[in-house]
Amino acid sequence: MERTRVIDTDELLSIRAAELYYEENKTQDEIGTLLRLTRWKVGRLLAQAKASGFIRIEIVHPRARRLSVERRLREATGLTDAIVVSSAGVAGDEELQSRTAQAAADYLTGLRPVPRTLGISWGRTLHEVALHLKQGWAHGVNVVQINGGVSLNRRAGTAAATAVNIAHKAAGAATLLPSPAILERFETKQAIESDRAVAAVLNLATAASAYLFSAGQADENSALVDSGYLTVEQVAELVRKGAVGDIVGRYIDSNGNIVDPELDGRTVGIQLEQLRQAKTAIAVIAGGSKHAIARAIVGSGLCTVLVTDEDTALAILGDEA
Amino acid sequence: MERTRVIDTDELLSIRAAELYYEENKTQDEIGTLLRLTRWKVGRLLAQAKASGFIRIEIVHPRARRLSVERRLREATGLTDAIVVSSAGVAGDEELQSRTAQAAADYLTGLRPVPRTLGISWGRTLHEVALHLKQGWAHGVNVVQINGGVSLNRRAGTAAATAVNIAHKAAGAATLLPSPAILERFETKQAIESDRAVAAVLNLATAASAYLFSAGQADENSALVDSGYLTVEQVAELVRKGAVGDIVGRYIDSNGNIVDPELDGRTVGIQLEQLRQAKTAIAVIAGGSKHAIARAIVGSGLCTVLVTDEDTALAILGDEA
DNA sequence: TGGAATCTTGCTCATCTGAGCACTCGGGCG
DNA sequence: CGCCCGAGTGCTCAGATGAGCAAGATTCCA
Repeated sequence: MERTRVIDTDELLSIRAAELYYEENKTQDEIGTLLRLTRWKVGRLLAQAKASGFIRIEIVHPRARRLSVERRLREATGLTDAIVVSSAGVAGDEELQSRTAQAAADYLTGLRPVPRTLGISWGRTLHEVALHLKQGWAHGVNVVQINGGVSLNRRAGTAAATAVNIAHKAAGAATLLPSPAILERFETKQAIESDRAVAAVLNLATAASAYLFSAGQADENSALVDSGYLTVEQVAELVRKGAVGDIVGRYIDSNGNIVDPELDGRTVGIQLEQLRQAKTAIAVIAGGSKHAIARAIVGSGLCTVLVTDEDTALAILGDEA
Repeated sequence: MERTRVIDTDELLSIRAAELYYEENKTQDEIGTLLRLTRWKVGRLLAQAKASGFIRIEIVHPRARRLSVERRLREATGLTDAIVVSSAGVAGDEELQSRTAQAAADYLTGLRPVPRTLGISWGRTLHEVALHLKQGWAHGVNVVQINGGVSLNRRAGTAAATAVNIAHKAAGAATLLPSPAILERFETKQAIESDRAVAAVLNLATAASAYLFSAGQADENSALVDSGYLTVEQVAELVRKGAVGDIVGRYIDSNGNIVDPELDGRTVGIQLEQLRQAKTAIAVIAGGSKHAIARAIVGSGLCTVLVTDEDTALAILGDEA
């Protein structure tokens, strides 16, 4: 850090002017009189202060978005859309996730054309999105699960509840995928996928007009560990192989490639290619621990729309302070 | 914290409008078109957003001041003047103290009428103020020390150097107080004060046209402990008696009263009454550990001007977050 | 030193914005 | 049932502001 940078006279003046303008809300004219300057000079000083980044304007509100970051994200990544919620004045990740989920609900509500069928994953984040959706957010949107999710040891049904909740609030029907997320043997997975009930759902999922999903980080707090599908050791092993997180139950590395094909072969749900080719694939990702997976998803074209928080967005753009 | 507060439609709209206005700098007209509102409605929404405190404008610069806080401080305390430097984007106390010292130097430079004789204390803060003063900051200001300060075990002379430095840069003379800050016996203190050389300096100090001083917190990091005048235990005892810090070597409680008259009787320097009656008494106080002493000084009228940092100022005003 | 190139300054003018005012709409009350 | 009151809306108008321009100041070489 450059402690002994010379501060030129105009810079100081521009700060004095800014104080009077923004804190005391005097007019440029009045400031001119006070500082013995013409009002044009004052205007220029103010412009200079802004340009130098000395004036920071923040919108402090849970629903505030960062439009400039959204624009940069769209331009840098080619995303169709990017929604970035402000992290100004946020305490912890929990608040961040709540804000992001709210924004996702807003986005979904405003999405045009309204999807006839919406494919969704499950998890903490999606659950919260469902909560934030308003009754009647759409009319006749059917919801289909895109990856297996009957929880093994948690109170069952959160995954199902999310889908039902979203569908119910849109006066539509929910189609559940009656299968575990990961099976122990490849053969079992093949068998269950060829079962008529399951196959029908997967077909529906493949044909969905839009997808909404979140992602999990690759560490001991992963939802898949929590649900009992994987052990902490298994996740650690995946990380050793380069995993940064999972998306619809499939672990990927920072390039968006499947980390462990054998494990992936035992995972029930749509293929990542489905998401890559989808017209509308909305990823909802928030929190400091998900920067890496968010980056991987956006970087490898796994979503067309990203809903996230400011910090994650900046991490993706690569300009963290 | 109220998590489930209802956010009315206008509030949300005002946030959207603010995003477009402040982040995308669109005109109110354009925003009106985008949001399907008249431009007057947009203006009102923006005004509402400001009034609700959703728009936060900060001036991020080491020399930035907080004029609104200064005004509140003046009004609440009856200070003649208050200088409050912004703590926006500051790492630690060190930076805060540097900024404050700089501001004090600026204030001193602009002080009118220019004091003929300036009485100063000594310490880290005053030393830094001296450094920040520019050569020729005034013409012919004489400096006199107002409290004893020959350091016992530090490299001697910082106290003297401060005085000489300030005087030199103002083309004036420095008068040093050749005495320890605190003596071991009352009789010795009386003797030294009646010595012609010392008495003359004290007379000069009493007649100074302005005073500039800092204050120390009452804990093991106090400058008086550092200099060897007091032990950690003695300070702890003073704290037990209510001391919040020292000013010109004298420990006071939160009401501005001398905590230990016996100790005070052995302390060489002008009396606090001198400061209370002075036309111009500038206190320079910065840092989180000095909130209490700053409050005591301002509250008991020991200064007419306070130069401090934003956090300390807010602590004095009693509206810390 | 001269003169060209650049920066700075003061200004005009068009635009943006806030204050104030008249009007409308909706609900409560006689 | 009609009237009144207050909130909210659209408008006028004047003050505030930014863009652009020409004249003056400054710098930098030759």
